Amino acid sequence: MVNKSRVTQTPPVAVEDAIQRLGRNIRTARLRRRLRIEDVANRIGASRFTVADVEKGKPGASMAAYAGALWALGLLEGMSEVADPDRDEEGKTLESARSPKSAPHRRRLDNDF
Amino acid sequence: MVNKSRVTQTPPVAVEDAIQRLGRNIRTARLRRRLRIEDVANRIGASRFTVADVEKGKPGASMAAYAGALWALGLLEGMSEVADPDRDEEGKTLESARSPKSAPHRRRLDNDF
DNA sequence: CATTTATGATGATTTTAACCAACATATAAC
DNA sequence: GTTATATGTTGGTTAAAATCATCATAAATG
Repeated sequence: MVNKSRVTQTPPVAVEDAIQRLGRNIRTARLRRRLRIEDVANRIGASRFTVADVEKGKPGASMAAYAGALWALGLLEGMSEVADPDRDEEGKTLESARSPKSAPHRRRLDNDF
Repeated sequence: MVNKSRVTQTPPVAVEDAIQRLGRNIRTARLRRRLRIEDVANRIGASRFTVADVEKGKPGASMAAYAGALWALGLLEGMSEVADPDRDEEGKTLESARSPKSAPHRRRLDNDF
């Protein structure tokens, strides 16, 4: 790359830990279902190496690889709830307590793109 | 790549939808906190382009980029709960109803690597 | 309206993800 | 113990991710 991708190469520990835990969870779910890494790989159109990387919690693997693995195991639903605006109490509070001044946004204050 | 990465290039619709929803959720959370794309990018050591891709729900962006964005917004916790073995009722059922025969695994039936 | 600010879009460049072959190893089955 | 199976490891290849510069555009501000 032209420059460094710090997130992907050396993520914050919390980020690294969370991804690794997700990978372990995926592995556990796969073993419980008695599927081989290759089975999951075939279902999503990836190689066994990529799925193995996902289970290892490799930060640089694509989001699609992780989500695909979850999908192959019937566990994709949980992902949609992550950062769910309805459950983001912090964000809701900040939005309601909005001061009159506002920095320039592209489309109003909220996202309605 | 040597060959096609179907998951990353053309994921199953359910996967694509889930990722896009996650991206929208991240965007909503960021706007509520009145942060710029560049703010999030700086916090995780990425360019504004990568964070923009995340908010667009680009499947090929790295897991670290997504997790990093969540982390920058204080929303990483939710990710660890995805595919939580304790909540994987399907998996737990399959494991308890295990037949005597078993295909070769690397480390027992469970993952304890 | 002019200015400033945040983001979108495009194209080029560099690094790296995804892939594969081949071999190693650990477990299960025979 | 031998064979078969599933996964780990390594090195090398290629396509794509991540980056950046630049310009375009939309919205808040003065």
